[in-house]
Order: sequence, then structure tokens, then C-alpha cells
Amino acid sequence: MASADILHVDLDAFYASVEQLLNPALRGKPIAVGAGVVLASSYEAKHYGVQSGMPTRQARSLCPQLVTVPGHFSEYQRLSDQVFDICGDLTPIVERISIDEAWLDVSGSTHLFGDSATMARALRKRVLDETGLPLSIGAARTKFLAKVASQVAKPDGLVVVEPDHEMEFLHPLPVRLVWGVGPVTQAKLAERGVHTIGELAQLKPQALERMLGDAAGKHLNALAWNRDPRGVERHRRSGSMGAQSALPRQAPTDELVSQTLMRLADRVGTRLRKKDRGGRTIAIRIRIPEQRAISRRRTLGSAISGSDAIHRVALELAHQAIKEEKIHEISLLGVSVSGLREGTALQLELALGQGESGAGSDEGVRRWELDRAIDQARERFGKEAVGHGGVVFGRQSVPDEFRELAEKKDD
DNA sequence: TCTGGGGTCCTAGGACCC
DNA sequence: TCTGGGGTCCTAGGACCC
Repeated sequence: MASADILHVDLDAFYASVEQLLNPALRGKPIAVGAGVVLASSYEAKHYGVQSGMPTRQARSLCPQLVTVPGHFSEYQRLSDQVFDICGDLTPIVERISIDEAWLDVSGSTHLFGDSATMARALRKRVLDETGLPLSIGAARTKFLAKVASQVAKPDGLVVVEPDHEMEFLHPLPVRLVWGVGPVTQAKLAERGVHTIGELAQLKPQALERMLGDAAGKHLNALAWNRDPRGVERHRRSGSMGAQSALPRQAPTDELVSQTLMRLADRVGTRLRKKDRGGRTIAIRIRIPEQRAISRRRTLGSAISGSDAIHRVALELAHQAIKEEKIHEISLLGVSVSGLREGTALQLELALGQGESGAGSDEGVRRWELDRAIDQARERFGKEAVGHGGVVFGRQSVPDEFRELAEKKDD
């Protein structure tokens, strides 16, 4: 039988731990990173029910002694990179899931460093010694089990699931630990008296599929029976890029919608062009206060990455939706581009070279050159140097540095 | 002042094709 | 007599993850 050669490594309450590392006075105290909204919280704060996404005001009512800090975003990226560089010394097969989590396949390294439990202990020690950060690790035969194990190990622990004890480890655990079981699914399962992964395994697959849909049902049944075929993959290209912005509730005037969408389209377009990618499907999202979110999308004949082009489509979709749904108040706008593909700049250059013409083609080239000029000016003089269409950025609910950390880094 | 921002995947229904 | 069946692409919405 294969051994427990997959590690799931997870930095505990990462942003908050960094703050406590940088400022010893914060250690042992309930802290939250973020100004108006909680972006991350320490274990001491979680203990009071403080969660990310929560307005700071609400967090403070739950925990009056809560200390809020603005956040050292560049430190988060630096320390995260340092930790995963250390992981890379154990094995080249590292799949980063986010800024604070990764899977490692260490099966090829046992002859160098010993078994996976030995490696995991050494890794935790080295990360603590070199960065000062607590790292929890789960070691198991599959990605799923390793991830569950690291959750059980938290905070600051190590859990190794030996291959011949997998079921006895897995089945008593709450169903909530299964990847893909969130609040809604958990509630549906609870209605049927299913609370543990073992109880989940006892449900007939057909019943599960009826309850949760085909894919989710099959997925959950497979995991409950400990069948997880996934391997650790080093790179994964993202399939979409988006940006959104929460707004104080207000009427969706033409000016507000157009300016906000321009800012969002430009944010997305800039990122796309930087990676020399474009996408065919443009989508917008509008949140109506105390109601559902509305979305609209349109798939174009070819991929685009220009800020103006994205903005034009997004604006049409938004106007259409606002009219159709008779929306008179909004509290969020979002733009995303999906169906991503490589090399749009190159394609445009080729089209140019071949003298491809047609309605709007010259205009397209002109806009592409304008985008490129703006991108270059921003590279040289900073982000605020040049704006698109004279858009002035107001105060934002969340700092740009935080947005950047949340972006998927995928190459 | 009941929820921030970046993502992934799935579903149901419709259009369209063979 | 009221009509098969599979495949692909698209749209809107939703659950979930960090």
C-alpha cells in the first residue's frame, strides 16, 4: 500500500500571525486585520466569533477588546513566498492553493529525508525557525485526507494518517470537514440526520444525488468512501479574472454605473494584458441590497483584453439588467472575464501585419495602443499616474494590496 | 448600515446541429 | 396523435473555497 506521502501545509490564521510576529505586543490578543471590514482574524478573536468578511463594528460588539490593525500586505506576500520556497527544498511538486496553503507530493524525497512524518516535523521546525510562523500539516495518502488532517491538526500541529487507519480517522469526523460541504449542504444533510463522514458514507449514492445534484452527490460519496483520485499538480491556469466593488447602497445612476464599471474593467483589463491574455465572455454582477445578486453575461466572437472594450460590454449588460429587473438600488458591482486564452496582443499584431481591415479595426488598434501606453506609464510612474477616461478613484472599502494578494498567481 | 474580494465548479433550460 | 436522441454552446443562478 502507498504511504502517507502527500502533505497539506497550512499557515495558521496567516495574516493575523504575521501581525503578531511583527508586533510582539499583539501576541496572545484577539486581533483583526482590516479597517471597515475584517479581512483576517487571530485565533483569540475567532474564539469570540469574529470572522473574515464581518464589519469591524460587529466584530467589536462580539469582542470589545479586539485590536484592529491596517495590515502589512507586502510582508504577507514575502513571508508566504519564503515558506513555500522552504517547501520547495523538500520536493519540486508543490501545488499552491492560495497565499497560505499548498499540497506537497513528497513521495520522491523519502530516500533523501526520511518518511513523510519526519519531513513534516522538519518542515514545521524550519518554517518556525526561519520565519517565526506556525504551520499546520496533514500527511496522508491522498490530497483529501491530507487536507482533512491539517484541519484537524490546527492550530500549530501535525496529523499523520497512516494508510491502514484511514477509515477510522475519517468516519467519526464532522461532515463539514469535507471539501465541498458548506453551510447549505451541511443543513440538508443534518435534516436527514447525517452529521459525520461515516454517516454520509452510509447514504445511498442515489439518495445523495437526488438531494444535492449529480456531481455533488457523486463527489461526496466518493470522498466519504475515501476515493480521491487527484494528484498534486504544480501549475494551473486560471479560467477567469474579475473585480468587484461593494458600494454604499444607492441608486444606479448612469454616472455611478459607468464610472464604477470603468474602474473595474480597467483593473481586469490591466491584469489580462500583463499576462498577455484575453477572454471571450464578459459578465457583470449587481447586488441588490437585502436581495439576490443579478448577473448577466455575453460571449463574444473573439477574446478581448482592452479596458474600453470590456467596459463597453459590461455597461450594456448592466444597463439592460437594471432596466429588465427594475433595479432602483444597488450595493455592489462586479465585472469578470472568462474563457481566457493566451496571446491576444500577438494576435492583434499579426492581424496588423496582414493588413486585416474592416469596420472598427483601426479603432481597435488605436485603443490597444492606448492601453499599452497607459500600462507602460503606470509601470514607470505608479498606478495613480494615468487614469482611463479621467476616472477618479474614490475611497475604497478594501486596499488594493489586499485585492492583489487574493488574485490567483498562476504561472 | 447583515457580509469583502478573488476565484472554481455545477445545474437547468434553451438554441442549434446532425 | 403528441415529436427520438445525442452533442455542443450559451446563459443565469447558486454553492463553495480561501
